[in-house]
Amino acid sequence: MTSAEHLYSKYSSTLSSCDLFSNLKKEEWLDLLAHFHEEKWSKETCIINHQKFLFHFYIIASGRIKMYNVDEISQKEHTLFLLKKGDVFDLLCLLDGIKHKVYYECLDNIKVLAIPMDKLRAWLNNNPIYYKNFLSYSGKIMRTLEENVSQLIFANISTRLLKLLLDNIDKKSNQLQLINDLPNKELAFLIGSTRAVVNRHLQELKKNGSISLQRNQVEIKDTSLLLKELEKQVKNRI
Amino acid sequence: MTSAEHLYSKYSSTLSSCDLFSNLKKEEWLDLLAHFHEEKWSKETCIINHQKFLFHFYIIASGRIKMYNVDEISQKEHTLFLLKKGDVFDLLCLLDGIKHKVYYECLDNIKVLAIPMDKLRAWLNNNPIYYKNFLSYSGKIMRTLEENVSQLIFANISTRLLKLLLDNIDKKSNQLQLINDLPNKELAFLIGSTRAVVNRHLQELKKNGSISLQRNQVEIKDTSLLLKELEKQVKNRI
DNA sequence: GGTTGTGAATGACTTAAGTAGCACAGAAAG
DNA sequence: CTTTCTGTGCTACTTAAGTCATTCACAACC
Repeated sequence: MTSAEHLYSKYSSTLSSCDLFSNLKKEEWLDLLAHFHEEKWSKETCIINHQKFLFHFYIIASGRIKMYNVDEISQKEHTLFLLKKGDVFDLLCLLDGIKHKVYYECLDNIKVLAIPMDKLRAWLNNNPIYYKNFLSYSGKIMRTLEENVSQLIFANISTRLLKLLLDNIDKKSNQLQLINDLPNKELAFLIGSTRAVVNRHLQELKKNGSISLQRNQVEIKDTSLLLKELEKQVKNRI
Repeated sequence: MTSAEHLYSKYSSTLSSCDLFSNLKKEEWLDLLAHFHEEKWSKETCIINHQKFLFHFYIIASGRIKMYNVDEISQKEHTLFLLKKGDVFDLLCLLDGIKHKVYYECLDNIKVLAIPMDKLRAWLNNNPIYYKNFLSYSGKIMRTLEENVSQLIFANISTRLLKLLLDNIDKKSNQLQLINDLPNKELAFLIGSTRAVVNRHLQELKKNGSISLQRNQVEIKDTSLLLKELEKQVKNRI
């Protein structure tokens, strides 16, 4: 079994969940996977060297990585994206080869598939039809970013927090996914606020019975109540 | 002279300033321009029909168009981008063919070059190497959007206004470009604020002598003073 | 000419959100 | 076991920014 075949069978679910390479046939994957290797990064690893991402491109196989920004002056943090299985980085470095001034931190123990940038670029040049996938993926990210900008301008913290919770409720379990075990501080960074303010709003939600709180844990008690709160917020905006 | 040749000679400066199609040879342009036609839109034209951009793709030949968002509830506006000569729209519709919920308004009398979406997509499919241009252009926009998000979270209105002014000062004339004839309200929409607040900050800048104000006009008096103000803001952020 | 409308300037008021501080609980570490 | 550390809950305070209302100046228009 070649290394590519090994990776293909081991990470098939990751590869199929990866929008960026959707519709690749097995032979094409094997061709591409020949250049990949796996890496493990342990929880709380921080990658603050922007240069690193000029040389390798990564696909997350398991665990969460936050991509964040730090204000040089105030040292405030803001989480741009919470990356999970099937997500890739750093797309901006791939596209134009220019340093991307963001930081990465592993929220869990991580497995990634790594490929040298030049190999991936060469592969794309040989298979330019796959640029199309990359374009529609970029489009998706742009839509997300635009949506974020709008939220920041139009919505207050309370609304942004409610949306964060509602957007991350798993339809099946009716509980939070992806963000369910984060401390208040991390929730705050996701919506561009601070721990104290987020906690203030969470206490309100707890008081009306829509959530319950434990250390590093927000439990959803009543989704419909959360939706009602969101509507209340919306009305206040008029 | 074919229609393509006519457009090529008439709009050569626009075409060469268009990043999305950089490095096209004359023959390639003529090939592509065969599908283009020109349109004129008069000042203050609003395009609120999101569907329109599913069918045609536009390159601005002259004048400014603002791409903006309106909060459905509060009716507040936010200007996402001020498009000018050489800019294109709507990229997101091109990439994934999904409606893009933004509005457009002509700030001047406009000339655009228009091409049916399907023709452009077909051209790209026949010349997939040009996907690359589109990708690096998308990258540029993503960087801008990310930068905007950071600004919104880390910087206050005063800082954002100062940056808006400083970023739009023409190096040669030392005066504002692109935004020089906008009323306070439009400046406010560019930084996600309101007329009254922007005016308050502009009055401060006027008081310290860095700018002077007239109806629909901000005149730069002293760039170094503006920079000093910006530094003051930065210090306050610590 | 007068009327209307838009944009600017200004002051008073309200409020959400950021800030600072502290006490407490439980987890982690020794 | 004790100590240390992290996350939470809560209070009091500050402030930037949004809101509202009014006056003024000037441009556009009839």
